[in-house]
Amino acid sequence: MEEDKHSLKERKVITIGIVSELTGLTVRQIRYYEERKLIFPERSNQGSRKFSFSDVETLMEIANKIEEGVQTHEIRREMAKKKKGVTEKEVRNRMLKGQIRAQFGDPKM
Amino acid sequence: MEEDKHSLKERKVITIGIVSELTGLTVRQIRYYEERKLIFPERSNQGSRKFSFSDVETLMEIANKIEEGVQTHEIRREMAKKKKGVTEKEVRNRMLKGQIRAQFGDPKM
DNA sequence: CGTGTAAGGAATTCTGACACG
DNA sequence: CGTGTAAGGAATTCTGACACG
Repeated sequence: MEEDKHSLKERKVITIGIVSELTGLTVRQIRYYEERKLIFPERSNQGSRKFSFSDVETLMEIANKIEEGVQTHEIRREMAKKKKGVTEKEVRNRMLKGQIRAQFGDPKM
Repeated sequence: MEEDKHSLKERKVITIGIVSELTGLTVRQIRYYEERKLIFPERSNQGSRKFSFSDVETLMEIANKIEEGVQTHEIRREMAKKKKGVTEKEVRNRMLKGQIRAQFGDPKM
């Protein structure tokens, strides 16, 4: 569940131009949101940004927040909270698996 | 199930350079396999090819076949058969859903 | 048949900066 | 603060073709 680095959704394979088409944002805006630490594209050999479908989703949420007048540092905080929530959920999940394993053997999850 | 045009796997968003990295094939090879009708990338506004994750998978299968010495027109035929098989499977699936619906109401699949 | 390569052009992407505000 | 833009350079992508075989 935590090793999603290789799921289709998380793989960084989309160039900024296509992300721009997909989100309706300008490349300038996308680069700026990276500068503000809202998204974290990988870099290609020659330094080109590569985004995932997940990044595209995040960008659309960002676009909504921006339209609502929320500032980037606020969005940054909100996202940090949300991410933390997921992490805690994963921790609980892991603990639960451990208990189940202890009781019934490997649950193969 | 048949409206997969918009699933992550089918969306054409990857440029040829990244497909090259992902598959280990040269851009020349990828373009050639398109010429031989083995893959069907979409085109960006200015004519750049855009591939899906599904295309990447197909290309890896093609790479294997080529290594085995299978010629492109043979691969083309094999793929036509496989595609037809999937279609028939989908037809059966649709018919089955119809029957279930008639018996028990909408199965919400 | 399948793939490499040089050719020439068009479009992309990158960074740092100035502008407005 | 968020975004547009012109600047200059580097890397990408495209097509049609010649080469080898």
